[in-house]
Amino acid sequence: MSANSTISHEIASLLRDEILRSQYRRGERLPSERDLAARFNASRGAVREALSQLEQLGLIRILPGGARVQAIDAASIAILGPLMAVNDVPDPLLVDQFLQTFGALAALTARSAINKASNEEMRNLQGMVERLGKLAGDFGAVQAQWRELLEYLATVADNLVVRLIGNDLKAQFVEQMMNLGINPVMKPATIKQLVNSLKLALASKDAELAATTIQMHFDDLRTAVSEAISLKQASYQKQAVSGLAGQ
Amino acid sequence: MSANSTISHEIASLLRDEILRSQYRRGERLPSERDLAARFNASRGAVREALSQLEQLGLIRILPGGARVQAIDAASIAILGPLMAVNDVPDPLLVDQFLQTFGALAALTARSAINKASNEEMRNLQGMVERLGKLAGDFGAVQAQWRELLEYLATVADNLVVRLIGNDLKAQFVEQMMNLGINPVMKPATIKQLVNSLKLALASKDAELAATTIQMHFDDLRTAVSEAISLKQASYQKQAVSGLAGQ
DNA sequence: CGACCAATTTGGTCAGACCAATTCTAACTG
DNA sequence: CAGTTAGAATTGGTCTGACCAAATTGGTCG
Repeated sequence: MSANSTISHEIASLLRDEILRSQYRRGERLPSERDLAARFNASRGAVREALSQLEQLGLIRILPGGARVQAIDAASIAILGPLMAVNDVPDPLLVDQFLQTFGALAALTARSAINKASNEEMRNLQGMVERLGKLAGDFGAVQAQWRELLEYLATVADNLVVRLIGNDLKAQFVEQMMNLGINPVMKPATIKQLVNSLKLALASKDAELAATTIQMHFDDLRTAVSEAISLKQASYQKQAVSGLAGQ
Repeated sequence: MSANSTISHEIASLLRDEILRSQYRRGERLPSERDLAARFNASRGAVREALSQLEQLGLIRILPGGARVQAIDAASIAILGPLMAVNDVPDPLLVDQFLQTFGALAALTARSAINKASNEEMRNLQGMVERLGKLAGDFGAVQAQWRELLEYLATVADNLVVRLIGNDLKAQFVEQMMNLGINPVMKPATIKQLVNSLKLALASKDAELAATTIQMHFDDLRTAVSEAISLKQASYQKQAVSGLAGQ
């Protein structure tokens, strides 16, 4: 996964997962750099670079005397991806929260986009929604077109803050889900409805309606993904996905 | 600011600001580690640690052949704080986007919180809103109580994703604004209205109303902050806050 | 002008060393 | 025996100098 081929990245990745798996208690001291170097059969420099990265992630705090593990909910969002990947099946609760959040931001984006779209951009948007409607059926194509639409909305809305969050979130999530082979099934009827609402919103330049529509679509997606995960989970009967929220 | 006393952090901080100030064009190659080491009068190890951090921030990509500067909108949200601090007066557009985003997430939090609040939590929330209403007038106290309320909402909503984003955002923003001495003025009448709406939402367990109310409050805040920044900007007559959004 | 090869540069890693601050240990003291 | 304190061991921060493999560069040759 995050193996950038370099040793320091690999060490960082390993330590990160260990921390996320709560193998160290919060506040506990990590082994010394020298010990880690010995353990990973690497130089102290490589270990230091790895720790430097973990510190940037907010997972640990390095200070003279030792590196201490931080509370997980004090970390950066960049840990979400790895956090979802530590188990065979991602924590459904976490995924749900993820989609909820993503939906809220997408709704915000749609609202802003429609409010500030030029005539040309408006036409483009309509075209994209139009195309989306015609694709109904081919899941992959719908998915692609849908993502393109969101991307374009983001371009029009031009909100750097949301964009940055979106980067992290997307990088962390979408690919994660792909890798895990979780494919939510959206009913064609649902998509039809989505398309129609969007068309209406665009035609009447109703930003609020667009936002609500997007929001609702993500809510649908949440249930779909939830079911997909349950299904996936059934095949890994054994270990229950333990709660990660606990301190 | 971000001077963690260590040299590597200082180097990272300096390079970060230079990149954010667009002193390197996107895709351009950073000076070699050896050159940087010479420039900062430090060892290559220290420079490497700094670069390692910048890579984690998504500002650069390090690969054999050289470290290349990435597009700013491909970075992590952790750069927002520094990005707002590169100029004497923060980019008003950026701040606005910030508040917009924060508002959307706060609204989401409020919605979830009310939906899943236990009776006791509900009572606590009502108590906090009550207190908020009584404080009207004392700006500092209102501010504190307001933040406490948001914090509690986050606790009740218990959405790790939002929480992580909030960490980054708050750390990047709130303190930034404080440091810059930007104090938005909220009219007591506005606050009264906010309190009343919240009371109503809580009494009727109306999550939607709560969300809308929070959202609107942030919209008010946006205009207030915008004015505060204009004021601030007036004192630094000279340099215009250049657009940062441009590639 | 374009393809190709060698010299140089660049990042990745290692080993060993020194310092200052923290942490640990154990002796010392009331 | 509890509390304090001085000294030893540990730990992070930094530096120097070295070697390798991959990438870049520059010049040469078809």
